[in-house]
Amino acid sequence: MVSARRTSVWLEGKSPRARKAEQPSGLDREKITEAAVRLLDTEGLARFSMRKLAAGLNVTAMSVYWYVDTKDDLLELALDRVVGELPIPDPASGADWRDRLRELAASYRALFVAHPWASSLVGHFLNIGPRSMEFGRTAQQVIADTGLPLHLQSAALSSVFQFVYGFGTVEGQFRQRCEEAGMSQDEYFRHAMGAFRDQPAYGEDYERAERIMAARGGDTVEEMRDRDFRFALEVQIAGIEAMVARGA
Amino acid sequence: MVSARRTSVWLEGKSPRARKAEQPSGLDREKITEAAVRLLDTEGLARFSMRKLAAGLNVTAMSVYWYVDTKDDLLELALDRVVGELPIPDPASGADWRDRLRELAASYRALFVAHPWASSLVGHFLNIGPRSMEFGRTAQQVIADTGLPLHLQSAALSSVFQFVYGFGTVEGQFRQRCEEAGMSQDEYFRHAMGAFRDQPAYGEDYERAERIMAARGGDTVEEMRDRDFRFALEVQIAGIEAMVARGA
DNA sequence: GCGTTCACTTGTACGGTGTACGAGACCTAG
DNA sequence: CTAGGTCTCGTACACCGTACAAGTGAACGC
Repeated sequence: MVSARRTSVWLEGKSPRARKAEQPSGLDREKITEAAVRLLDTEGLARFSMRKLAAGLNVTAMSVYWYVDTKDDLLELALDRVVGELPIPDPASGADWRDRLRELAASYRALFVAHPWASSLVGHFLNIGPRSMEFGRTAQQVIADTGLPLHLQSAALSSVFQFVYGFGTVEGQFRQRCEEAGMSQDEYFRHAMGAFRDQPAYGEDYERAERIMAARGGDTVEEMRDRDFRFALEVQIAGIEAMVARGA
Repeated sequence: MVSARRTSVWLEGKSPRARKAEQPSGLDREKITEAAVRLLDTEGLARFSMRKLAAGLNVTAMSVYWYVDTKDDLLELALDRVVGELPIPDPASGADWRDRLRELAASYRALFVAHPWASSLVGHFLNIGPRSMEFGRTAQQVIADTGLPLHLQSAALSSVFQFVYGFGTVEGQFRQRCEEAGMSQDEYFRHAMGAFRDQPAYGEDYERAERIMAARGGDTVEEMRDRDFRFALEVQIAGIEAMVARGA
C-alpha cells in the first residue's frame, strides 16, 4: 500500500486549527502569511528565513511552527495569497474572450514582476489554493469561450499561460537583478551588454544582438519588453483563432 | 560611478585558471561540472550541496572552491552543460522552419524533463554560456526563417520558448514529485485527484476537472501531456503563420 | 643543492539555516 | 482545584556556504 504522501497544504485533513481565544501574540495563519509576503517582497526567496519572519512578528521562530507545518507550506500559502491579489475580469461582463484573455495575461505577468519570488514557487507546488483555483477557473472559462472543443482547451490554456509565466519570470528576475545591483534597468542592460562585448569569444553574437536591438527600436528596455509581450500575446490569440477556424 | 557588479561566470575577466601540470586530485572545471550535473540529477537542486559534491570527488569542500568562485557559478556551469547536450537541428538541412521549430521545442522540453533542476536555474542566470548561446543562435535562426520582420522576431521567440519552458518546467517538477513519492505518474495523479475530491470546498472544481479529463481521453497522464504539448506547439506555429500572413 | 614561488589541498571556524523536542504559561472545562 | 488543551519559548542538532590560514609538493632560478 502506498503511503499517503504530502501533496499540498491545501489538502490537509483538518482545517488549520481550532482557535479558542485571542492568543497573547495575536498570531494566526492570515497574519503570518501576510508577513511572509512582505518579507519575500523585500528580501527575495533566497534570503527569506523563518527566523527573520518570526523576528518581524516579535515572536520566536518556533512559534510560527504552531500555525504552519513547514517553511514550504508557508510559501505555498504566500503564493496563493499574491495570486489572490490579481484583478480578475468579470466573466459576466460579456466582453470578447480576446479582451478578457489580454486582461488576464496582463494580470498574471504583473504578478511575477511584482513578486519575483512567486516565479520560483509556481513550479514547485500544485497551485490548488483557493485563489489559484479561482484564477484557474477564470482562465479556463476564457479559453472555453474561444470556441475550441473541450479536449483541446487545456492545451490552449497551457500555450498562453505558460508563455506568460515564462515571460513574467524572466522579466521579474531581471528587475530583481537590477535592483540588487543598484542600477536602473537600462543601466544594467548597458552594463551587461558592455561586459558581453568585451568577451572576444562572443563577438559575432554581440553584433547580432546589436542588430536586433537596433531593429526593435524603442527607447527603453521596458518599452521594448512591453511591445514584445503584446505582440507575443497576439501570436497566441491568432494561433487559437486559426485552430478554431480549422475546426479542430 | 557604478560598481562593476557580478553578472555571470561567463563574463569573468580571465579564463578559468592556468594549469601547470596534472594535479594530484585530477580535478578541473570540466570534471567538477560533470559531477555537479550527476549530483543534481540524483539529488535535485534542494539537496545539492558543495560538501556532497566534494565527497563524491574524494576531496574536501574547499578544494572545489579553487576552481569555482561560488556555488552559484558552479550551477551556472552545470546549466550550460546540460543545454549543450541537446540535439540541435542542422540549420543547413534546408528543412522547413516549422519542422526545425518542432524539433528544437522537443529538445528544450526534454531538457527540463531530464533535469528538473534546470528549470529553477534558467530564471536565475543570464544564460550566456557557450552552449546556451549556440542554442539561442539556432532558435533565432529558425524564427528568422519564418519570414517575420526582424523587429518582431524576438517576441515570437519569446512566445514559443517561454511556453516550452513553462510546459517543461511543470512536467519536470511533476515527474520529480512522483519519483520522490515513489509512485508512477498515473498513481500520483490518481492520489492527488483523490485527495482533491475529498476536499468538500473543491467539489465543483473536482467535477469540472473530471469532465475535462474525460473529454481529453488518453490512457495515461503522459499521453495526455504529449498531446497537449503537440497541440499547443501547433497553436504557436499557426499564430506565427497568421502574423506573417498579416504582413506584420 | 637550495630557497622561492606558485598551484593547489586541507582543517578549522563563523554565522547562518530548517525544525525536533521538551518545558513551561495561560485559559477553559469539569 | 485539577486536567487538558493551546500556545510560546529556549535549547539543540545537523547541515549549509564559504572565509581564512596553514600546509604540501612540484617547478624554477640560481
